[in-house]
Amino acid sequence: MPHAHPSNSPPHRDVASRRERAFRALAAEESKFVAAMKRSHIALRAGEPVIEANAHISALYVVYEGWALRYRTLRSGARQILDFVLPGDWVGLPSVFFGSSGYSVRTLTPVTLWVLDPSRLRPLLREQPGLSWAFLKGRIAEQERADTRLALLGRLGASERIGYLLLELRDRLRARGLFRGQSGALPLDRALLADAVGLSRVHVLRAMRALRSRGLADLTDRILTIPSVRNLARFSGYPLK
Amino acid sequence: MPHAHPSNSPPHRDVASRRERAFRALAAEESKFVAAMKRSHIALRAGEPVIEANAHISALYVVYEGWALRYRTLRSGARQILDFVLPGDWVGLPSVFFGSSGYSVRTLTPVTLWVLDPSRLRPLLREQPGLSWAFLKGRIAEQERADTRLALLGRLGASERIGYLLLELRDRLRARGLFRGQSGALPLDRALLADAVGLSRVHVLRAMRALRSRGLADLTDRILTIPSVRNLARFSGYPLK
DNA sequence: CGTAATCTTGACCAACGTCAATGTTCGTGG
DNA sequence: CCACGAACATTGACGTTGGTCAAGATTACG
Repeated sequence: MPHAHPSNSPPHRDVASRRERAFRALAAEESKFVAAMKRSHIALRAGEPVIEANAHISALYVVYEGWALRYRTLRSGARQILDFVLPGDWVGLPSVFFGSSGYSVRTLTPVTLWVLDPSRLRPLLREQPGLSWAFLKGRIAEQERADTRLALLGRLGASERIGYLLLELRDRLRARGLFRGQSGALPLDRALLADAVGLSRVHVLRAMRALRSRGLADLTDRILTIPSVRNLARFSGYPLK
Repeated sequence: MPHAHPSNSPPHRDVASRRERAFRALAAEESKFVAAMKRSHIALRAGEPVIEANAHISALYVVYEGWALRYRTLRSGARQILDFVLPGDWVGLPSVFFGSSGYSVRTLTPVTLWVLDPSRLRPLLREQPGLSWAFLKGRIAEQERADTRLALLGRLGASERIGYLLLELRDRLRARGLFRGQSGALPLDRALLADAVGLSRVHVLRAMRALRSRGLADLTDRILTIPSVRNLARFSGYPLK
């Protein structure tokens, strides 16, 4: 439940075209869907909560711009990042079906959200059955990515996990036009990487040092550089299309 | 691609009623859906492949009876079990949307599959939009379980992972009427548990010995006994409803 | 019976976590 | 412009968890 500045005005014009493009790159097929449910925008600053795990609230958003985290906090206090949420990604679907979701989401950068009306999802699926195909397809693709992350944590070593994660992020950003060439900005620190790949902060450092010394990847000052995608992919078992 | 005995006859009468009940317990809302796509039955023996990762084939099944494994094999040869597939579960959805799936599936016990016509999925969603809601709900629920497994591998120790997995299996079996009281049969050996929770075979043994000596769980001769679900749940962080 | 899996155990080793100390960066207020 | 503190980055020493290897015990099955 974002306690933030609701707004009905679209984002500023000057940067809108670039952003629009980035957003549409992914959501092309779902955009009609989203438009029909859209209620307003919300602008959030970095580090704000979006939804809380197990809260009995139905809320549905699509990220328009910015990065967010989807994570769980365990009894022990440890945090597992389930996914990085990028423009075009949905937030809150489980809460529409089950009244709450098992994950929390918080912003990592300033984020603009589209606020959707959860109660419209069901009628929309009924009225516009053609859209449900694209929607389902998106959910299935997400499941495949979840499978990948599971195999990663279960069966790969530290450096390989990180290498894989970085490549996946690179590709997701490229699909949105947010990453070109060898390097680009990622708003990630060590703690985040650690909680995403299931390692300690310190060990992430060691693994990244190993990657850097082999010339495979470098993440310094929030700038990711991958000199050779081929090499890093080979090293970490990442499939190249 | 099961090279197996196709059959148009329904499963034998003598045990059918018990099986039907078990199956319907879960798939109640999806059963109309399945019925409309169903083409035939296939009976497979234990250990047979159902679908192969990255094979360019669209195939769609629902498990009617028996256990199967959904897994990935990594470059190193290591295997990560993504999920245990139980009666009522779908197999092959990604292949319908993307032409192939990233996971393989093979049977663990003798299995009866319903063979569905993949090409009917899209028109069915269009013609019977009411069904897509239940279907989507099932996919979202699966995603939540995937999130749980990820947090498990990323942030819990060996005994807790195993305890959690056993409780989850118990609950899934109970929902299908396949597990009652304190103990029940699971067709699992150590190697399977190990590949499911991301540990070595030997270490699974150690962790299970720890669980047994604390009186939390025992899996001997393929019979699982959980003296106190409360205790094991508390130990492994499993949420009780 | 005999062969092959699987289970079990112990000894040892590698990967990863924890802790603590020392930079370094960066924002804040004087 | 500087001083200060907070948060994050980096490193080393050391402890723990889990992996590997090998051998013997047990079971399954022909």
